[in-house]
Amino acid sequence: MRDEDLQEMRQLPLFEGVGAAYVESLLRSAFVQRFPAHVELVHEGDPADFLYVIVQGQVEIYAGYRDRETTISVLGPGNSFIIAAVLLDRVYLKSARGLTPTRILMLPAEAVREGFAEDAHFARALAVDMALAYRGVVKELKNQKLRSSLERLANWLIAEEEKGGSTGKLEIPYDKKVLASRLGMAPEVLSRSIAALIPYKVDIRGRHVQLNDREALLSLARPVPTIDDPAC
Amino acid sequence: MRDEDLQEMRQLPLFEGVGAAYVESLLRSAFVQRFPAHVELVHEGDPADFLYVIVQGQVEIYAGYRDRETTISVLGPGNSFIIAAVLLDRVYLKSARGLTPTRILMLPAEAVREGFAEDAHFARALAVDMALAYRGVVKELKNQKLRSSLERLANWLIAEEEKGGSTGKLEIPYDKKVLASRLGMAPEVLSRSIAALIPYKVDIRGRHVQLNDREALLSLARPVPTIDDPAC
DNA sequence: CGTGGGATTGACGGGCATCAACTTTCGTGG
DNA sequence: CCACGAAAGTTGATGCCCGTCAATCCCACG
Repeated sequence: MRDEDLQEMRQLPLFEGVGAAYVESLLRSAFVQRFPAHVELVHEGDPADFLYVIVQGQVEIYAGYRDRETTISVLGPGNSFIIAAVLLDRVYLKSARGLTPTRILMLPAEAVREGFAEDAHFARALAVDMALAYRGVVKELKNQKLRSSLERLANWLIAEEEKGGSTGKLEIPYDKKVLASRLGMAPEVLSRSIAALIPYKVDIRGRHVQLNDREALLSLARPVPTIDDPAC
Repeated sequence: MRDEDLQEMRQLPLFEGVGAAYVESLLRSAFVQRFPAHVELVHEGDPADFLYVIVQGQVEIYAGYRDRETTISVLGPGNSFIIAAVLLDRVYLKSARGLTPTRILMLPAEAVREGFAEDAHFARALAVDMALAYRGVVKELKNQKLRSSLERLANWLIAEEEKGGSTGKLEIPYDKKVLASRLGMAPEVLSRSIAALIPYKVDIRGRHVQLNDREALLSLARPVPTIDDPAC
């Protein structure tokens, strides 16, 4: 790894609170790789050879079954994926592909498992990361089982708008097709759901969205902390 | 805690590979509690004061939203729950109630967090447990998003039959109502789905089930390791 | 033996997927 | 920079999966 990369990598949230010397020794066995968009980075069922950390770009985590496919989540810089498979030395449960060109830090699974045993701070960082990911999936499962498509969309809009600073405006950060899959519906249903939000003063043009009546949308969405609060 | 209990607790899978002395010091701050059936053990949204480990009985993990409720999972002896909330010192995302009378080991959250920092073996045990739970939820999310009700039922039957030793027979271990919720459908739909499996030679009487044509059921269910294999 | 909750069955409606046609957007190369 | 083709997105028609409400049945329990 180049020295310049090395400086950048140690800023990653995964290494927060971990001794600089130890981070460096970890990174010695790692490398940074660039991938073009739409390339499959990992495939479900494959043995977990690496822990991946996104440096640049967007990565779609998805899974397939028969001829179906669904998006589990979309991750960005700083996020890591497939910690659990690496830690347990099992196969990946999900696949991943870049939605944009990406730059990815790849840590050999062996080194990560050793790191967990050798450095308590790194172990903690890994565990915290995994715990957060775990809670994320639990929330998503609740979201799926307890809400209708329209409710999921409404809540997603509110959450996304808050992530962007509660300005009343937001940008859909990827194709509607991907958003539909993430929300667990067919693309056609997303289109219709969007149309169904017009009475709530939701104005969608392409990827640009304006929420003109937050109260109305909130009364439809009814967000709760235990599903929607990312800090919860 | 009574000395007799103490002997029993250290056998728990959560303490596997952890030094006996350390387990004992952990258990000193813990206690074992009996609860009658149907009592709510933890409620979503409450701060995570304890890590719970089931010693005896069945516990339903569930979550509510508006007037709806869904079962996330049903756990038995040896399983622990809500590790992630304890580790992160956040609120519980799910509620739990006993389906039967239960005996539960309660470890103060503070002690667990300290334990994670102090004892590498315990940290590993916690992380492994959490990783397994994480992968469980991921599988369940895939199950929900990629399969129809009937497919979920068929796969559940096969998995349950294999858990019981592939004898072609199995017992539904709790109310059909709970099973329906776990599988993500209304109780009425479960009834109908069961009826729909008659052509596949599935014979259900009360809680007793016989699978008389495994091949036929398999061709309907189409299980895959990355969703259905518990050892995966 | 009566009572109440679980389970089943029927009727009905709505949510959502699918297929198809059409429009729009976007990336690519001329 | 524009033109073109392909992919994404929208809209309509249709049907099924599944949830809801209600009535009935069944069993476990007191």
